Amino acid sequence: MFNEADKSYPIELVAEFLGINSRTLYYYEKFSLVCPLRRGRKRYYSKEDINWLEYVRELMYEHGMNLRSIIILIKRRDAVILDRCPEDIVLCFKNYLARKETVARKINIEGEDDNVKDLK
Amino acid sequence: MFNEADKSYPIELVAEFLGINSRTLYYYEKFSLVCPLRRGRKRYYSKEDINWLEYVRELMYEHGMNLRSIIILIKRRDAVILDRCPEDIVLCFKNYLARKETVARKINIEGEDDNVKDLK
DNA sequence: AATATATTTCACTTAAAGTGAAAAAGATAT
DNA sequence: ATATCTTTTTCACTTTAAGTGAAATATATT
Repeated sequence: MFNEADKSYPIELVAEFLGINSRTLYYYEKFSLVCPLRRGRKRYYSKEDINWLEYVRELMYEHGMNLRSIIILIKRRDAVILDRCPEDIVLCFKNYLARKETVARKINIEGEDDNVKDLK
Repeated sequence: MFNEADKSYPIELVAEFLGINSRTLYYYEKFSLVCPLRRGRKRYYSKEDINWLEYVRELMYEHGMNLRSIIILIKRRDAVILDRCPEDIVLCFKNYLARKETVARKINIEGEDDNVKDLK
C-alpha cells in the first residue's frame, strides 16, 4: 500500500490504512500522540508516524492500555515509567521522541511542547 | 491493618483498605477477577486475594491497563499473552491462578470456570 | 469570485467502570 | 415462628474515555 519512494502520506490515506476515522487522528494530535509534518495547513504522515500509530493502537487493543497512560508516558518521559514497560514499548517510544524532535526542529520553534492538552 | 494471625477478611474491610466500594468487589467477582472463600454466603478474602486486588488496581491506574485485558489474561491464560507481559504481572497472575484452584478444590466443583461473565 | 479541499469546532454517541438504593435471601435473637 | 439484623443481589443510574458526524471555517485552486 505504501511504496518506499514516497516519504509521506495524507491524513485520509493513513486513516483508511489504520481503519480509523481521520477525526481520530486529529484527536490524537491534541495530545501530541503523533505530530505529522505540515506543509502549509496540510498534514503529511511519515512511515514512522504510521508505525508509531499502529503501535499505539496495538497497545490499546492488545495490551488493553488506555490513551491516558500512553499520553502520560509521552509527557513524563521519565525512567520511573519506562522501567516498568516491556522492551518494545520503550523502543517505539524512543523512536517517537526522536522523530518528534526532528520534526520540531525542521518546522519552527523548538521544544514548545506544552500546549499539549490533557484528557478532559 | 491486617495482622498476620488472621487468615481472611470480610468484604467491607477489604473495600475500605483498597479505597473502593464493596460493590466494585462484587463487580470484579462477576468476571472471576477474584474468588474469595465463602463460608455460607459470606465472603472471606485472604491476604493473597488482597495483594492480587492491589495489583489489579495498580495495573489499571499506573499501567493504564483496562479491565477487559486483565480479564482476557485470566481467561485465556495462554503464553501468547503472557509473553508480552512484564515479569511481575506474570508472577502475580500465576499466584492468582494457583490460589483459585486451591479455593475451587476446597469449596466444591472442579474447573467449572465458565459461568464467568464477559464485559457487556 | 466560485469551487474544492482540509481543518476546526461542537455536540453527540457508545461503551467501560463504578455506584446508590431498594429488594431479596440468610442468619440470629426473642 | 416472628422479628431483626446483615450480607448479597438486582436494577437503574452516573461518570468518564474514546471516538465520530456534520456544520462552520479557513485555505488553496481554477
